[in-house]
Amino acid sequence: MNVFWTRGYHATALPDLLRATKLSRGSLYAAFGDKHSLFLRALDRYIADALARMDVEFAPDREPIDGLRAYFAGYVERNSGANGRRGCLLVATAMELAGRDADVDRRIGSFFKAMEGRVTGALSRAKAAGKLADGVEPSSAARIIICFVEGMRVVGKTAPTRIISQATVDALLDRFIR
Amino acid sequence: MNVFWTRGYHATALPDLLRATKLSRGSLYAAFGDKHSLFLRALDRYIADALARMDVEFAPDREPIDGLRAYFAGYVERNSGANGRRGCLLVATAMELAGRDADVDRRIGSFFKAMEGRVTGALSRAKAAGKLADGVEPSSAARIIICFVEGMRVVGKTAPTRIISQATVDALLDRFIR
DNA sequence: AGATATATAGACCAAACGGTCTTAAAATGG
DNA sequence: CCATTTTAAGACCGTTTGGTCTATATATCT
Repeated sequence: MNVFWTRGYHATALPDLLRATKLSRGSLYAAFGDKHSLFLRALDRYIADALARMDVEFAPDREPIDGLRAYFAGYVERNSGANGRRGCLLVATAMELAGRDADVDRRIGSFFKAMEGRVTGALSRAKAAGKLADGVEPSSAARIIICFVEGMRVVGKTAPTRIISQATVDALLDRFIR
Repeated sequence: MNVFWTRGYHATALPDLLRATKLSRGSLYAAFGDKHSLFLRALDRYIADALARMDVEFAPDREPIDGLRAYFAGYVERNSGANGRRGCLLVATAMELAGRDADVDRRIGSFFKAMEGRVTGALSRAKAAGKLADGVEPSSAARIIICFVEGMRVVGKTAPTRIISQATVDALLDRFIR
């Protein structure tokens, strides 16, 4: 996963994977099939990690606004310095492979859907608690937020400063909460 | 440019470029040097086109809010249907090559800076004209908007419907204008 | 028309690609 | 301690990669 993450799918060669897994060529093929299958498994793990993180952040017994803040804080962290420069496997994969690889399409599409559902849920609970600014509609606000955080991952590839990222997410949240 | 745009840098092979340019191998190398130089020229054109478009949208004699609407409308258009699935050469390049290619780094970085400057300018003029909502600060709002539109290009790779994109940009703009 | 410059097609190159297979070494089980 | 299975190392395969070079054809110019 780490190799695909830092290099991208096409730029990752078999020797890179052998070095990272400390496996021989034969063992790697016996264990994972081909490069494409291995990549899919790496992507699945990346997605599972991300969803698990969000399930903690947006846990139903938590204040939804706090959850949103934690969610944003995670993106600030992942977007700063070396983390930022490394980028996001999911975004990189979407740009590199989506539309040309049906297996990837399904995964990317369902991930964004899952994320949208979770953010919408948190915003709905916040709205029910009267914490949202006037006129904010949970589902469209969720779509805004998702585009925003994924865009951070793009911009963060070249301009990763924590202070600015933090200020930017704060300014966005300010537009949505009361 | 079109070939790199639809396939990405690594996935583009010499024969693809020969077919697209209708040049022979020798002629292509005589004209452009190597693959990397040709890619840089393609990227430069893509960036120049984008900046030229923004110079029209954010022309100083135009209502800044109208400019912003036109700017968003362009992203909705580029993000819908086949255009959306095709994606954005700049975003794809940022994810694929930034951090590993100094020539690319410079171009991506300066593009985002240029875009941020233009959006900030439009927002400042809007603020001066009293058209911005209370508490909206042009420079941080510009950073939000840039992350948002670049994120659209990512999400749009798999979920490109015009109606939703339009509704989402409208909802975002609503948070910023009076 | 004839000399010169330019562009073409494509043979050719070494290196690297993803993937398979054989052989030897290391664990493992009774 | 021997027989069996599992693992490792790496030779090997055909294909494709980015890049060069030569021979031929096509313009161009006086």
